[in-house]
Amino acid sequence: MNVQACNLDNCPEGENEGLREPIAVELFKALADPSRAAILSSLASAGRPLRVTEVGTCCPQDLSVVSRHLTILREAGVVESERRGREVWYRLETGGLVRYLRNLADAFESCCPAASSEEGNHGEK
Amino acid sequence: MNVQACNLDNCPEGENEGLREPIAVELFKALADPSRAAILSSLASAGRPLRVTEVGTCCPQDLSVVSRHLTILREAGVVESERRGREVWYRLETGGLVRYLRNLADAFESCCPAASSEEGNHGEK
DNA sequence: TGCACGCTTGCACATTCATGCAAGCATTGT
DNA sequence: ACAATGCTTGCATGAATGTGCAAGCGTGCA
Repeated sequence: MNVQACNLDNCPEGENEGLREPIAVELFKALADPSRAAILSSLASAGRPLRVTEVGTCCPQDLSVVSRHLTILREAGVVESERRGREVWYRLETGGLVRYLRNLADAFESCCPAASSEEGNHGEK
Repeated sequence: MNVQACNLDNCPEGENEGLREPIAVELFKALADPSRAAILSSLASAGRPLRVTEVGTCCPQDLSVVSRHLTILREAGVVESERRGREVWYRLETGGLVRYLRNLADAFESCCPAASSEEGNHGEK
């Protein structure tokens, strides 16, 4: 397992030839879905843990679908869950994500400084 | 089109309720494949533009598959291509990517400061 | 003990997507 | 003009994935 499938907490370093930081394919898979993006936005806008039912108001899908998406996000290390009584509370856990995104940005920047300085008009709105 | 499908260069801001920076689903889709991750690593380790045939040595797939992956990466704004004679050279274009990753990291960090400081042991190897 | 509530899981289905092979297109060289 | 090289595109196929419905499981309450 190198680039093929790694997440925030099991991504080995040094297996990629050119990038200091391996590309966390499984993490990006978790982020690469509009429903899950909406769920993350919902959790972010709430600013507090939400029950599954509350998260479900963010998207038109069935609650079972939302539950599955939350499981995927939890396994990717982006949210955490805690059971309280018969409710399950989900909250963002972005510490590892933030660190990883910054490390990856640094890695891309330092691996090809010429390319990133040659053209500077990308990503602008 | 808000969170549903956006890339580095067409991702509107302000449509997400809680995150300053929208989640670029299409960009993450492009990064969420092991073959494309290997291609990016290959380009990064080369430190220079590569022809499609050269990129193809990074992965066992057919060259047509590699060509398609490069197209996806180009449409995601991560690489750029230039035709010279009968060869097509691909090179990393990470300026927008680096900016976006840092903006997203900042957005996640500032949207839920309590969550990201509460637990600090994620993402460590 | 029985019931309601909240969430998860099993199953089926439709769509998306990665892949390989073959054919096509663009360019260069003879 | 013709052939060779380099890359892309059309087509078919198998795998992965998102989704909904129904059933199941855990918990609290009467």
